[in-house]
Amino acid sequence: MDPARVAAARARVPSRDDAGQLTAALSLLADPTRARVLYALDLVEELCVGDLALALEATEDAVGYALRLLRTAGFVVSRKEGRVVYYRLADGFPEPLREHCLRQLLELTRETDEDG
Amino acid sequence: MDPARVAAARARVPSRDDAGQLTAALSLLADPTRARVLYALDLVEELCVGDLALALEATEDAVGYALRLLRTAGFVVSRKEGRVVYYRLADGFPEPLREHCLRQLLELTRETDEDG
DNA sequence: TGATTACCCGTACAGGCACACGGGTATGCG
DNA sequence: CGCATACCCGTGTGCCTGTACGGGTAATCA
Repeated sequence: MDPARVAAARARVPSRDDAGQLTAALSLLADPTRARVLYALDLVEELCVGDLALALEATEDAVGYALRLLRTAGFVVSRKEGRVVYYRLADGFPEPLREHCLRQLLELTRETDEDG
Repeated sequence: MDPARVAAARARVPSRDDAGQLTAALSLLADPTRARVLYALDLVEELCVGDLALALEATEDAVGYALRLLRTAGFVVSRKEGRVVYYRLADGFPEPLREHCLRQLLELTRETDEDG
């Protein structure tokens, strides 16, 4: 219908593969448990699995699973002290995610009084 | 183990419900098709369904489904001209998402030469 | 008016995800 | 050395999500 626009968009839009990598990263944030884990670690710097479960009122299974994915993705790192494993945000944790996505979006949800 | 930290985190971490709303919004970006739809609309301002499918090299079904969700969420709006329906980003499309999440994360994927 | 186009909707189905469960390992204590 | 704790891992299951398929509606063209 409008080949010019189609070509323009087609040339500049990321490939489905690149978009896949991008959305894979976003998907890690797009889960209540994982998002709250990241929030918690952003707040108190360091927490062990058990305390994290208490703070989020979630099961250790859920938290453990969340940490596993975040760890695999390199978003969090673990420090083992005795039998306790402490987690914190990785040094290389993407600042844009931390600053803009998490915090900005948190305010967005506040503004959204909807849906009246 | 560390009740103080647990209490501190517990008090400030968003509820699972609030986190759910937040992650629901993020989930809309966390899909290759939807993300590319938004990219395309960010680039050329306005596109109809068929052209969008061509630009993304996706089926109309996939694009139609993506647009349905984006539309329901209020991220895109439609303008009907004859039999053709043109879509564009909603005026109220969250700028932080547009500016920071989409564009910033796009650059992130570029930096990530991994996984050598 | 009849046929075709562009799009929407309901249904069906495959695939993945988050979580629960059971077992295993390493650490600390007596 | 033997037991308990804190955590990790493999497996199984219910749920949700994304897409393909078929039919339907509104609008253009002859």
